[in-house]
Amino acid sequence: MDQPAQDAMQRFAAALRKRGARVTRQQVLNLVTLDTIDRLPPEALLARHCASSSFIVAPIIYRALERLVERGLVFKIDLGVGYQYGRVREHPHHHLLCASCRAVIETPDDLFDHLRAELRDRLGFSIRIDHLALFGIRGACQQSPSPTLSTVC
Amino acid sequence: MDQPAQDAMQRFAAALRKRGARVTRQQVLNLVTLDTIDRLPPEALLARHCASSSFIVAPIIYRALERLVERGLVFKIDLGVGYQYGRVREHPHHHLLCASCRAVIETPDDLFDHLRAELRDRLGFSIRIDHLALFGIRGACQQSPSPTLSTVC
DNA sequence: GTCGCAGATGCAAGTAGTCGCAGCAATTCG
DNA sequence: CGAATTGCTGCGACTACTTGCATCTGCGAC
Repeated sequence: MDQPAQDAMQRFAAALRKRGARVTRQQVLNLVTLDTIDRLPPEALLARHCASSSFIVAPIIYRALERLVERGLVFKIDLGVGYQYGRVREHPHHHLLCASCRAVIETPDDLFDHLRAELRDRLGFSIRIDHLALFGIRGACQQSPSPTLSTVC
Repeated sequence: MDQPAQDAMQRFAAALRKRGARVTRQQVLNLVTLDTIDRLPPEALLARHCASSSFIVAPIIYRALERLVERGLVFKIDLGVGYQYGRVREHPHHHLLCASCRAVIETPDDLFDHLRAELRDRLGFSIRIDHLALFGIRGACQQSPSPTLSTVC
């Protein structure tokens, strides 16, 4: 294994310990995989792990990911076509999901500053910073309106 | 069946036709059930339908609900512990999900006016108006911070 | 170093949800 | 009003995911 990968594993091990989690092969492997790729459905993670290591089975992946989500190291977003997992990063970015073309657009965190402040002031509610997923229609798809955008009865 | 229920069924039938959907027992039944209750996981819908009618089976419920979501008559939200479905109403309300106590707080739509405008102006993206689900921590749970809110590594 | 305690793993079995396809029935059109 | 169309239903088979439990292993205490 090369040096950057070693460094990453060191960082992940430290992050896991900091949260009271054990540093195990699977947990680190999940983090390493999610570090190189932005978002991944659990079955893709499973396929990748199976290809590289024989000791990984499905229940471990699912449980390890849930644990990482609980510890705030990984986020889980609903893209409308099943979940995807991703690693929580220093500068959080959020996801806009186009209901028409299924594109995933990443947005900076500061877009939500106003909403965050208003929710805190009006309702005392703090949005968690690691990820948000919002459904809608992006500009390029506006021309051909989807039935999901029509008014209610 | 009493008069208000009959009226509701008429309205739902009209709404389905308006969107080019067939008016079938299952579709109307789903809408009627979701009209009386605010949000429901699919298995609860299935249980209710099975209790009242013998002709409902699981795949129908799931497919009918997905169709209703596509047509914008029903919304589907991820509450972190599985999906729930609800009927889209005239005045949309959104959901704040407390990651600490799992409470679901409903908020008026106007809270999102600023975000909606900013996303449209900066990215040309229109948030769909029928529902939003945001994770976070509500005021009452702030005292005992959850590990999910800790900073990233 | 080694002992004990959780927390994590690995396997087996079970359940929930999805997919494919044939048949039915709500609309539409003549 | 009857025939054609096509969207929806109903069933079986299948896959994805979860749960339970015994075992193992990382980690702190001694």
